[in-house]
Amino acid sequence: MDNLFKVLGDENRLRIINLLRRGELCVCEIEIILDTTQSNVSRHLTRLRNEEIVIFEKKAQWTYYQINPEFTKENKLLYKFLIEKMDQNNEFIRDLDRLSKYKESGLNCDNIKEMDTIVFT
Amino acid sequence: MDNLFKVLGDENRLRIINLLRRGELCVCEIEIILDTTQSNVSRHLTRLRNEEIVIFEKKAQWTYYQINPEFTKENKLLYKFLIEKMDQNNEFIRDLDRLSKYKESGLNCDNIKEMDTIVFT
DNA sequence: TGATTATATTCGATTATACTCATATAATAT
DNA sequence: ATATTATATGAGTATAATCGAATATAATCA
Repeated sequence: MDNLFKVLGDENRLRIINLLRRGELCVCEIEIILDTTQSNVSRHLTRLRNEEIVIFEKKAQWTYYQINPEFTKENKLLYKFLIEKMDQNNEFIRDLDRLSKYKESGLNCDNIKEMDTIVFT
Repeated sequence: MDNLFKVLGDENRLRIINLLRRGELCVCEIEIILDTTQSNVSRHLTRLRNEEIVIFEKKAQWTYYQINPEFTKENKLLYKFLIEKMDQNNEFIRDLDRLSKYKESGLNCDNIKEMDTIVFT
């Protein structure tokens, strides 16, 4: 159990979990929305994967991650707690807002790297 | 929120929380029941205190710790999750058993250091 | 008062974690 | 086939966490 909390005890990983609440995302999307490096995102996803908090699926050259349904099932109370607290926290709310802006922009993994940063303002 | 999980992400601290579910305990009692050093227990209690997961009360030369009622109130779902998982985990069950044995022994903070270890077998 | 005891804290060593940069791998596209 | 792209991983570094031993502090007791 301490391992589970260790994995949750990191801001970047919580931000990733928060984004994945809205559905699956690929690495490059998370990278842009959280404004961090590819290797950083990938590393955190690996830890979340090892703890079976997320699962992934490869589609073409992209890897899409989502919250592991088994995880939310096995840890209902914890997951509800996470949701509740994230919904009260401005940083997480802001990230979801950035996610919405990205979704509304019509961009996707194919052209996301050419995106104007103005999309988030 | 990541700070909260960081504090929970340690086996010794979870074991302490588990014991305190049964009511307040002083440092010397936790030390004996968890079979670790005084400085180790004290350090972990300080971290739990800083995160307001536990509160303490000084009585004579002893410091009694208990779970902060505010914590369980503000984090109901998380606390329920903790209880649920601890009740399913043999290590935590064993610690509670050691706690029971100590309570039944009639020992207390005054004479605990002279206790025969046989009390736990 | 002086000795003892409980607890917190400091110190130093060890280990773990997170991050960046660079590279390896695997899939796609030309 | 070659170039390009997405992702994962290795190496190196900086920061943080853990632990035991020793010390500081404060209360009790003789």
